[in-house]
Amino acid sequence: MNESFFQLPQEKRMAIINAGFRVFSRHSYKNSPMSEIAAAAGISKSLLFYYFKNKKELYLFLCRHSTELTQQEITRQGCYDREDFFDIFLSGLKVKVQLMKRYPDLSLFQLKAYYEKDKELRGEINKLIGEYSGYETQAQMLKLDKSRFAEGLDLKMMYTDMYLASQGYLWEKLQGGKIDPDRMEKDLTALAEFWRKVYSRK
Amino acid sequence: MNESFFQLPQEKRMAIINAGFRVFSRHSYKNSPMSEIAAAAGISKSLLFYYFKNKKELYLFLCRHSTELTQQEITRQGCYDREDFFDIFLSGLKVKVQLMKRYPDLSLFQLKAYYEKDKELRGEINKLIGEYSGYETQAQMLKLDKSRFAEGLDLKMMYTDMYLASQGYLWEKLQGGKIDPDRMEKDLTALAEFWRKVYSRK
DNA sequence: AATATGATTGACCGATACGGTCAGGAAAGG
DNA sequence: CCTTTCCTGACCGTATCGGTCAATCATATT
Repeated sequence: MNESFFQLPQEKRMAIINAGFRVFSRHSYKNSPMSEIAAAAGISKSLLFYYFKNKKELYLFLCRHSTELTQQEITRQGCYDREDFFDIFLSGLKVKVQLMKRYPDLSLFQLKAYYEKDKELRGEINKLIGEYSGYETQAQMLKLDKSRFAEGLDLKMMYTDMYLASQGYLWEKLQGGKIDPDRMEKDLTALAEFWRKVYSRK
Repeated sequence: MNESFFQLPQEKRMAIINAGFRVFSRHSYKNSPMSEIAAAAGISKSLLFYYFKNKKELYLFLCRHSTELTQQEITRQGCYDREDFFDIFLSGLKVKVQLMKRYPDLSLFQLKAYYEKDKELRGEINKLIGEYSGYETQAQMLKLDKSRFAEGLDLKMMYTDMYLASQGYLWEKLQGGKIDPDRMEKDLTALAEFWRKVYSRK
């Protein structure tokens, strides 16, 4: 990892990073050619190897960087100071949208990284972005104030529903290749408000 | 397409078909090697080329076959004689589950085919399994009896929610590589019953 | 102007993967 | 036996890709 990479003008550095997110989020690790990343960044393949000594280093740098960026944005937005469940969801959404404006393919990159199966990478990815625990366990751990939600509502199922629908939305956009932060904010906000209305105690 | 393929003992023919579904559902068309399909089917690559004159022919056969199978199962289950919306959803689920028991990767194969981007294939896929119209339009076309659902419920959003969550579930299982029809039936039935409870008029 | 230093490239290499072919060996049937 | 069908391993040409390298370009220094 050549230090000069960090001395690059922001524009060029971002171009390389985004090119990496882009290509890796659309194919598996193995099927993401360095040449394509270089082309997407507007530089030569050789120069890419000048900054990163090999493909693995680039990939792992992007893993690390993506979590740093996410963490940064989360604290910047003060996500977890909220107490209303749907507000938390919405602020989480805000984070993704803000991030997506600067790094259109970041969340898709992370999504793919969670599921990357390459033997040589799997272990290191876990260290960098954390193992994905599955929505079932997340739903288990949820501690919510029952009195704020509709009577008799199964909160675990509610969470499952919300999680799966958001995930389904993301996958759909990923496959379609259409990434539009504003559209995404609009769609998912509408969903969240729908849920708030349906699930809240009257 | 060698006619002798259809004279094969069912077991062997199914092995080949399922191998095709399996491999094509896990990679893109381009990245699905014929050798891997052959290996998964327990035959030699040469024999696979004996039955199908090239990769494209095999792929398109699988497209055709998967829709035929689905269509068959749908009429067999008499899906659309039901009138209750959630019953329709559940019978659709039954179709998928039944099919999945014989062809574990069929629905994943179709899901991938909808999004396959290969220039040479795109047109023919549409002809065989139909173009995917997007859930938004599906939600538009929905004609439901408002009086059966909770008062003031946004039916379009309800459908969007249900569609995205089911889709999210499928993607999640696809990526995790864990395909278990019974598990799927259990999970999605639970979701459907949850929705029925929340969305129905009290 | 000469030189040194780092940035950047195109051409190239070795390895590998893959679609497809082919000559010929088993099997099955007569 | 012989013929036809089934089936395989070895092989080929091509394309791709990670990575290298010598050469060039830009810039700053002497």
